[in-house]
Amino acid sequence: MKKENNPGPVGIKDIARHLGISIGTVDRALHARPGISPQTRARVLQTAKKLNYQPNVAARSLKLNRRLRIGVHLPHQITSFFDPLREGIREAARAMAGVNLELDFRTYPHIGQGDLELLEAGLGQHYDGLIMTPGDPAKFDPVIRKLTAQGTPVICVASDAPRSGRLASVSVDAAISGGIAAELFARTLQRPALVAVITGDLSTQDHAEKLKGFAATLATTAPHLSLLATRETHERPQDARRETLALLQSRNRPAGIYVNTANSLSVLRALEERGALSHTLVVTTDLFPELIPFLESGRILATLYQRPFTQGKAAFEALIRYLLDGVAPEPVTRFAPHIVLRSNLPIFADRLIGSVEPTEAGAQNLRSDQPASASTVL
Amino acid sequence: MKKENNPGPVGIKDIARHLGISIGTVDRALHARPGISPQTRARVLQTAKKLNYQPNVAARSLKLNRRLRIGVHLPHQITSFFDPLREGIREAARAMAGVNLELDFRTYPHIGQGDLELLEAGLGQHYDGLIMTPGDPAKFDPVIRKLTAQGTPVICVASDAPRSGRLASVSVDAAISGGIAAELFARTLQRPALVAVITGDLSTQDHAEKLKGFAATLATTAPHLSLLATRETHERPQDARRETLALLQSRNRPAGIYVNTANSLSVLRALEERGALSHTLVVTTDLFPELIPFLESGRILATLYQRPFTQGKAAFEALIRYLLDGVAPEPVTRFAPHIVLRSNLPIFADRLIGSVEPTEAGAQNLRSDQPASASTVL
DNA sequence: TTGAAAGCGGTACCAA
DNA sequence: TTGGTACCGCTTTCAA
Repeated sequence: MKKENNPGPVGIKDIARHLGISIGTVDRALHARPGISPQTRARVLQTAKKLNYQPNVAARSLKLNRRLRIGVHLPHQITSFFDPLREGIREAARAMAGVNLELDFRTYPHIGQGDLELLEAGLGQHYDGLIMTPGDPAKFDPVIRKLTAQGTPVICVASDAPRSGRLASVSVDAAISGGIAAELFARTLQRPALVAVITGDLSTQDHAEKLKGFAATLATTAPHLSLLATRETHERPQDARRETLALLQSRNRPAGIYVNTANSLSVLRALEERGALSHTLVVTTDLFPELIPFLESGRILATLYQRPFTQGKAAFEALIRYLLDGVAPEPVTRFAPHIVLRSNLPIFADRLIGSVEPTEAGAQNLRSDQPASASTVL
Repeated sequence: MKKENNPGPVGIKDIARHLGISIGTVDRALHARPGISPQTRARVLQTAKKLNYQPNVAARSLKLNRRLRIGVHLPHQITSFFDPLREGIREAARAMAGVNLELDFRTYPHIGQGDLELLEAGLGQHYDGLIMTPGDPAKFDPVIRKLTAQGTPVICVASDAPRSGRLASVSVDAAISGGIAAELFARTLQRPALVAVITGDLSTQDHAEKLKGFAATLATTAPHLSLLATRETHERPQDARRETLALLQSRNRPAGIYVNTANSLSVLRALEERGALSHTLVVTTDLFPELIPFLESGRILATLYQRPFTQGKAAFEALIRYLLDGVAPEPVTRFAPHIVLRSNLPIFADRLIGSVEPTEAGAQNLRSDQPASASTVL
């Protein structure tokens, strides 16, 4: 039986009256502003505490009411991931009551293609904050550092540039994603077997981390499973197909395949074509409509969903909290990927279909009547 | 390259200027107050929509000096679940800018023990909104209905009372939780075997739903597994122990046990005591420190984490949005439980330790410096 | 170093 | 039926 927050409405003018001074002076004292004698300051702080002064948030926010310009730089490519990410940002913005926001969404074609240019062009924009996905950190570090130096906090989402001075990063824990895939294989393939990883590009940190996590967990907890040489697809469908077929034609056919990027469709089609899907255990990454039938029919054991919506929402909330309250966010937020199986697929699939409705009702704090779906995931 | 946003916040005086009338009239129109001609009213509403008018919550709350009193009725018991749930509520409250809040946390010993009494005693409290966990709907429906009728919206969290007239409910998708447990058994126990469910109280909707989901998935996708009679513990450790031992002593010993409430510790200890843990596959519910070693060592296959923090945050946000903006929330929000395995345990365990810091800095919208942990789950 | 006063965007009351 | 205006508590600017 705990009671929180007492009703005593003590304001700055109560303090002022109490001390026979003006509210201006009280304000200066409470906010450590210059132009006040130390002893006055001390007296004010003391009586503020004694009277249990509680600032009126409504009044403050009304008076300040600054407009925050937030830039959002994300690629057009891989819409199944970045569209919900953008939607998460919009949703979080919509939920901000009483904050004056301007969201500036900018899109470039592809990660590593147009992103740096856009960022550099935007240096003069003077955003109050920026949310973006950095590609190669080596290239992005200097410009992010410059932005930060000129007072624009940057939040990295989906990937990170740890040495760039960015305010924070939000993403999925890549090593753990790989570890989960390995554990699922270990539990399901109960006799000695071979497993393989099909990845995008090992120079991409996220892809390499996933492989590392996979290999590490396999080594420590599944001695009966051996890892074949990893195949790189460079995120190109034809390469994915070629590598998959090569995998099947080799003498050592894997009993399990982990596709650690969103680019799994070509792999699945190649497997199906060779009739290998029924006796190959597959774990994929991310979730998009084409994947649903594979999961429903059990041809895919699981997919590791990277929760783009949640990532976008979290990135935005962290940024706003920093800008509004001055609270520095966790430098690194790593979400746990959702393990999507056949049994819990419906909850994610619903969201997939019913989502991405622009809801461009205009701007920020809109009461937007949501579509009438009955479940939420996050 | 998309630009999203508002040309600046539109206020009542913008509408007034636009129509050449006074702000008083605009106010009357927007709030359906008496003393305004229907046509003026219509014109105002129309241009309000056209200009995308958005009420400024801070200004309103300042003028009205309205303080929203939110009651939160939750059990003391199962702190591993309800403490983070409370924390999620506090976190969401903290993030509200410009809203004058009072959170009234009330605690009763146990679900089904003191909860109804507390609620009935609180009928006179006149909360602006109430967040609570209903036990047996049959008992709670009337009083929730009464609260709703007297103008106090109620949000059910963690479990639901669907026929009570509550504004909304937020919980984990119970049927899917059960389904996941069944699928994990089906994938891991590859030969014919018996499985059992240990539950709390089948009159609690959440518990019953989980059992149903488990049985349904088992029946449709795991014909080789048979379900034994379900055991109820009424969330009492000694009952849990007794039922577990009974399960082991019977002729039909289960190869898999699904504990569908947070009350798994007594079950695990009983299993361990009888040396049954090594050859019994266990899936539990929720996550708390004592469970960690079981997961780390692989003695538990998985636990289904119900994300209490996220539930609390969502419940509070839905309630506030309703109270401030009049937006009715989704009647039912069902979160996907996290499947916590050995490989992804660290990400959840971190959060578990670093959390639950009261941060009772006083009252409502305080800037509280968070502890410096490096990962987040939600 | 301090005080006085003008708003921030609504609401509510009084006058017209 | 309308218009005008004094607040709500705080921040900020300008004067003293």
